[in-house]
Amino acid sequence: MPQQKSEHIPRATIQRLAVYVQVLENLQREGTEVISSEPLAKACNVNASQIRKDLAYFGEFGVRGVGYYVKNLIASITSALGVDREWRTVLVGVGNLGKALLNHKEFRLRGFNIVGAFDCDPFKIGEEVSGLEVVCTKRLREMIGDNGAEIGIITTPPERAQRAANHLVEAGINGILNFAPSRITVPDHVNVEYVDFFHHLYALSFNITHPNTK
Amino acid sequence: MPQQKSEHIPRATIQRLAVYVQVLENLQREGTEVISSEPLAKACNVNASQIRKDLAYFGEFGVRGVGYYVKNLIASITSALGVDREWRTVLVGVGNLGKALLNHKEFRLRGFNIVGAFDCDPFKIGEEVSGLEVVCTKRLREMIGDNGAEIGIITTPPERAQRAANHLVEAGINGILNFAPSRITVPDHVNVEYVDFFHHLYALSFNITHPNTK
DNA sequence: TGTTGTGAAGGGCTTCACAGCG
DNA sequence: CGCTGTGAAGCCCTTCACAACA
Repeated sequence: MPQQKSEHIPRATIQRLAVYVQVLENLQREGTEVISSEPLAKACNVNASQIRKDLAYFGEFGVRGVGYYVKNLIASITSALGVDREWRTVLVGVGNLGKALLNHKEFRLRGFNIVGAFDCDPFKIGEEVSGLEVVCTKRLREMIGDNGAEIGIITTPPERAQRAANHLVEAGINGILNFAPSRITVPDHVNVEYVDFFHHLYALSFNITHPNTK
Repeated sequence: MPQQKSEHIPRATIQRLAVYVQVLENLQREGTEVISSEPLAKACNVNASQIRKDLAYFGEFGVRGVGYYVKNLIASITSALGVDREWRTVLVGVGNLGKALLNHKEFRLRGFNIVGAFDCDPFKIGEEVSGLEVVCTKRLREMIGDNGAEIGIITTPPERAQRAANHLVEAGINGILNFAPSRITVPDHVNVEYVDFFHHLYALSFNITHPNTK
C-alpha cells in the first residue's frame, strides 16, 4: 500500500478524493473496469490534470497508456483517506435528525459505526433508539473510555452544540461532524466538519439570482 | 438596498456569507447588537480582512470606528444572497430521506417552501406526505408550469439521480440540491449543489489519520 | 480613536504542456 | 501510440498594511 508522498495536502484535494470514490463506485456498479483520467474528470466535473495531481500526492496508481483500474483505484483512495477500516462514532442530540441518523444503515455499511447515543434531556435518557440506549451527555467521558470512539456527531439545537463539543473533546474525541447550525470552537488537534444544507440552498439562491457572476 | 459592486464573486465568499449569517443569527439570539470584524472573524474561524473583503463585494455595511449592526448586516447579507424572499422548491424521490425533508419545518421557516413531491414508484404515487400528494415524476413539467418552482431537490437512489435531474431541467428548474450519492450532468445554466455528509466523514477520517498534514 | 474599506503583496491551488513510460 | 505523472506557469484568493473616515 503506497505511502503519502507529500506533507501538505490541499483540503480541496481531500474533498475531491471523496467525489472520485463516489463516482468510481457508481462506475463499478455499472460494470466499468478501467477508466482514464479524461472521462473520469468529465464525470466528476473537474480537470483531468487535477485528478492526476490529486492522486500523485499519494502514489502512482495508474498504468501509462491504459488508465486506472477502477477497483484498484477505489482501494487506493479509500486507503489514502483512511476509510478502509472501521471508525467508531458517538452521536450527541437524539432529536428528529439524531434519530434519523441512528436509524441510517449507510453509516455501518460505510464503516462509521455509531456505538453511543447521548442527550441531556432526562425524558430521553434511557430511551432505546436503533438498539442503543440513550445516555446522559455527562457520561460521555466514561462511556468513550469503554467503547473507544474517535468521532463525535453533533445533532443538538444550535445553542447546545458548543457544550456537546466540549464534552466530546473532554472525552478524547478528535473529530466532530457538526449538524447543528452553529459554529463551535475546539482545540487545534480536534477536526471539525460542518453539514448544513441550507448553506447549499443559499448558494443556489445566490447563483440563480446572479446568473452573470458564475 | 446596495447593489453588487463586482462581476465575479468567489464561490468561497458565498459559502462564507452563509456562515456569517448563521453566526450573526446566533449572536442576535444572544442579544449582541453590534460587532466588529475581529470578533466576528474569530467566531467564524476566518481572517478579519476576509470578512471585510467578502462584504465589500456587495457594498459598505459597516460603520468605521464602530463595527457592524448585527440586524442590519443580516439583512444586507441575506439580501445579497437573494434569500430575503420565498423560493418554491420541488422534491424528487420520496424515500426515507425525502420524507424526512418534507416533514422538516425549517424549510418553510427559511423561505424554501417545498410545493411538490415526486416519485416514479407506482406504490408511492398518490400517497400523502406532509400535506403533499406524491405525483409521478413524469408529470414534473406540467406541475412546475403550475406551481412555478425554481429549485429541485433530489433524494432518489444514486442510479435514478440523473434521470430526476433531466426531468427537473426539462421542467425549467435552474437550481438543484442533490442529496443522492452520485454526480449529475446538467446544462450550464443550471446550478447544482451536492450534499453528502459521508464526504465530511471521509475528510475527518483523513485528518485524524494524518494529523501532521493539516 | 477605533474600525472599516481597499490597493498591493503574497501564497497556494489549478491548469498547462510535455517528458516518461507501459 | 496513449495515457500517466510532474515541473513550471498562471491565476485566483487570501492576507497584509494602511489610508479613510465616523
